Amino acid sequence: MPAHYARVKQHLLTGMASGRWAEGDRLPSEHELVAEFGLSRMTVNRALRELVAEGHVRRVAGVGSFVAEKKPQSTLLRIASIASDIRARGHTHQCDMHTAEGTALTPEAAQALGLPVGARGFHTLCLHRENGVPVQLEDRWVNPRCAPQFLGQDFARTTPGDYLMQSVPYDEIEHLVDAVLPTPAQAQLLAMPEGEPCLLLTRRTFSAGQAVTWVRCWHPAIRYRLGSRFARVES
Amino acid sequence: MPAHYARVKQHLLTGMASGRWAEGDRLPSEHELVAEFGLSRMTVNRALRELVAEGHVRRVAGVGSFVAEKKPQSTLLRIASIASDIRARGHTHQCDMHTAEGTALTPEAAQALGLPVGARGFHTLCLHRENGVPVQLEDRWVNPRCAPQFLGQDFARTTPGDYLMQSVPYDEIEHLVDAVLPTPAQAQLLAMPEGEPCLLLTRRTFSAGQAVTWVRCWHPAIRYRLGSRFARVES
DNA sequence: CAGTGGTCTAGACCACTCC
DNA sequence: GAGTGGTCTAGACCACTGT
Repeated sequence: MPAHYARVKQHLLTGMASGRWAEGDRLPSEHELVAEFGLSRMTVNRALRELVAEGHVRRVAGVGSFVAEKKPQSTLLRIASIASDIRARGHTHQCDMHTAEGTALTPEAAQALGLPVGARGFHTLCLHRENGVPVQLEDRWVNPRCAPQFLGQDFARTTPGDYLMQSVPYDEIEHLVDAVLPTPAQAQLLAMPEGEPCLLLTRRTFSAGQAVTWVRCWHPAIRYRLGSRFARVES
Repeated sequence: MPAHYARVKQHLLTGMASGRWAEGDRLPSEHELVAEFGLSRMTVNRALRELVAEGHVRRVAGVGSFVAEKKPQSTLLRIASIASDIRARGHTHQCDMHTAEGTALTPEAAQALGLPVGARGFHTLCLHRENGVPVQLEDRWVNPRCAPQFLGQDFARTTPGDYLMQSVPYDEIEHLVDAVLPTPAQAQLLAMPEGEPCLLLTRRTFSAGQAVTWVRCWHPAIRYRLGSRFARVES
């Protein structure tokens, strides 16, 4: 038998998930919930307060309680699927593939993947767009031992990152963040004004101690920022 | 005047930060806190419940409340003490204070700290050097209600960030990462070549739901990058 | 003004653990 | 049995918003 405050939370969460209350909609007031559930106001208040702490509800004293708007922020903690992040914002995602080939690794890529110099690997270069606007230029190298079927995918339907995330679960992840000036070719692909910097996110993922993929993502700084917010200690 | 439950939280957080209660130690029982603060049990219970939700406290019914064991954190998101980071690399850290004053908040700072426009606050501007080379220009605003003694510190011995970390334990932390071009004045302080971008890290920390400090740190991208590596947590 | 949320009180009953 | 936390009640006062 769940606690009463938990039943109220569940009732509201279910309603928000089902679309009965959409983003920004007004939720029942504490008074109404007290009447509906036959509980004391303290109990109903606790349910609402926890939903606020969990980010599902926004309350304004004197006005009411509302379904929280989803925040348009990418998190650094999660390995982000840019495609689903963009869709989660209600925008359209589009990916132009410029390169998808098996080739000799560059020395830099060999070093990053922990493979011998001169070894072969997979290389993709693609441009991600949000509502048609370029937001990320992705240059990826893949360890063929970890994902031999990589090049056989239909990248019109699955992005390289999404395929790897599904097919090669990773143990460990490494991020580097730099601010750089794009090369003229990169700036042109990203449709950036001259002289504007890029946020360069470099990521390696590892599975069973082996590097799976090394990917560098250039983002126009004027259209992109990284962010995170969280409690000090996660359980 | 902070709410009573927030005062109890602050009291316990400060005690945990100061080492009065170490990891795994037993905290006062609800009954003892009720007697100490002269509050009702519900109010004390709320303080403890929120500390549990934030991961600071672990409770066992029938036994007691204990200081939670800390989980390791990814470095990018850890609140870094630049002074200790630099010393950990075996280098010398030096901090030039350029400004340390009480003044009216800029509208931007007021917004970031959640204070009314026109309110006053503390402002510091300082340049951090690693082995004499500028690596971070720190522009900080502080909520005076959270750290009234801030300006009384000897910033020749403690950096503003280190003082706040010790005196005002934070609940929550928010990071933003941007790539920007520095203003000419910033570029000169940071001794940067013309046209080079900066990595701009913006951080807010919160205590009991109130913003404590809003700090923007400009790093010369050629001499600084952010990084993190960690094992995947359970999804 | 009536309605809202933010907070607080002084009790209460229960399940649990330790002795 | 004494102490702990988990939950709940039926009131209360306040500051705030809208009309």
